[in-house]
Amino acid sequence: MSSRTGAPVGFDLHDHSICVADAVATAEARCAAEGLRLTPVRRKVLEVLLQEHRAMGAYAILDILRRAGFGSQPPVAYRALDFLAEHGFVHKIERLNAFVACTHPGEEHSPAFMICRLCDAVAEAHSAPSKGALGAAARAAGFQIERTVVEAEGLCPACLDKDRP
Amino acid sequence: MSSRTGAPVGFDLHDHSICVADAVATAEARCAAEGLRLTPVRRKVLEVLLQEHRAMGAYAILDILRRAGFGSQPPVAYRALDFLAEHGFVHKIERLNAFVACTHPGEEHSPAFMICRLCDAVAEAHSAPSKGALGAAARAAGFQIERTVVEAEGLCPACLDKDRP
DNA sequence: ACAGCCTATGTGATTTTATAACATTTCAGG
DNA sequence: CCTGAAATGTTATAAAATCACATAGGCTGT
Repeated sequence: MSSRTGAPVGFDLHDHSICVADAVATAEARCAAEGLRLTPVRRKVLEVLLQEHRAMGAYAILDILRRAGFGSQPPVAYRALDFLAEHGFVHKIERLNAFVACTHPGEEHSPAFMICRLCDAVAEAHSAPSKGALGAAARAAGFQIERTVVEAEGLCPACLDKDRP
Repeated sequence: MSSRTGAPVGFDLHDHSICVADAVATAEARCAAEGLRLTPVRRKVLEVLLQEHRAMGAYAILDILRRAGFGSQPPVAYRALDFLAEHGFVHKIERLNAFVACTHPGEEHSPAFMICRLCDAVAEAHSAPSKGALGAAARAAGFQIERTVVEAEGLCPACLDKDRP
């Protein structure tokens, strides 16, 4: 019930069971196509992040893995997260030392995030690293951009309302 | 020997002793003007970051503080860094969990960084959060941006040369 | 001057986040 | 089946950040 393609998702309600299933299916398809292995742990981590639909720390994820019968030591979670992040299924939010499921799976993209400082909700948008001020500065300096971290912290619509009633 | 105003600084050589002295003087002036206290620890941390002119972790800074006769426990460094960051004298590089001295002291600005993945050099540029894709997405979503983290990872000019000789 | 208060510092302990190192298992390809 | 690479499990440790509480330093009003 939310995402028209291209619009930011994340600050509005929608039917999780559908988007989870969709996203897992998409991930499975891409892994099959590219010869990647979406193993049980990896799949579980992806499902958890899709289900929760918010940024989660590695240790919160690890708790869930433990209860689900997987290994209970940090590397279990970090390795799954590394795999998923490397292939674009999840993103790390540097500001929070936490992870979110990608809401634009499959597409090549440089993600940008909006993070609510009150409720920790996270919405993903797209950034265009090479355009704009940063791209210009990089070209001027002779710096070759490989990856960008773009995160905006502030208030989501819901918390804005609460803040000034 | 480097910064023409507005141009990115950081990937070229220049006379540190001058920029350190300048920047400390600027910080002192601003603190005096705004009733802030640039105490010995805070001043030392700022000097260290200006001197090194690269991103440093809190514990590396703490080592230096300890040797200089200041307290040796983490909060000493973190508190000084919090103060300096809050007032814009230094910035945190979220990607590295590290800190750099601001190269545009005094000016209101949303910093953007270019981080070399080989030599860890960091250059500061300016970003324009409200313009561009992110600003548009935020307006569309009703998200109010308060602060932005913009960090590009890649290769600095020097390491680009080394990479393909 | 000095009492009172606020800010800053010092210190010990702990929490949170992340990685190293190594043994064991799984699985695709020959 | 065998084999080697990739993935997992586990122990241990490193790195980053915060909590809690005691002490010291500096303003302010009297």
